[in-house]
Amino acid sequence: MKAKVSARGGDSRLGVKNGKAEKDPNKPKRPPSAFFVFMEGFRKDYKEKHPNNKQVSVVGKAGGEKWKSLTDAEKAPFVAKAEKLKAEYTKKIEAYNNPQAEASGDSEKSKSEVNDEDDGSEADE
DNA sequence: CAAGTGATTGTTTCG
DNA sequence: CGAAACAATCACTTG
Repeated sequence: MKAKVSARGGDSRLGVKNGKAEKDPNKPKRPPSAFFVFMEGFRKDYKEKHPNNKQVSVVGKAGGEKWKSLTDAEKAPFVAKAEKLKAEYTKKIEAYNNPQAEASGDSEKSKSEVNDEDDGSEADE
């Protein structure tokens, strides 16, 4: 039974796509929630355990159930990741609202082009 | 052949 | 405050 209170079911998406959907190439997509981040790895692991069942729906159910089984501490790393993604998303939104918010003047992106991964990407451990 | 659906929860966003 | 919508993903289903 689908306990969906909302209309997320199948028709909502189609209903939205009525007529013309102007897609803004600049418009960033929403950041994946902690659940999706968790699922990214979960799906991969699930494939190994269930190479016969690859359907997302199946993994989704298993993942959802497992997800609820996790505690905040376990979800912490996922939430932290999602939080960071959200922060970047907000920045992109700003860029979307202000596409011309660049530092005028010298833009000689000379040195910082090759490698600028500051902001410790791996700062969690 | 191509597009749509189904299923999961979380974040997003408007009224 | 709340509800509707959408985010990834991929076998399956239908046109």
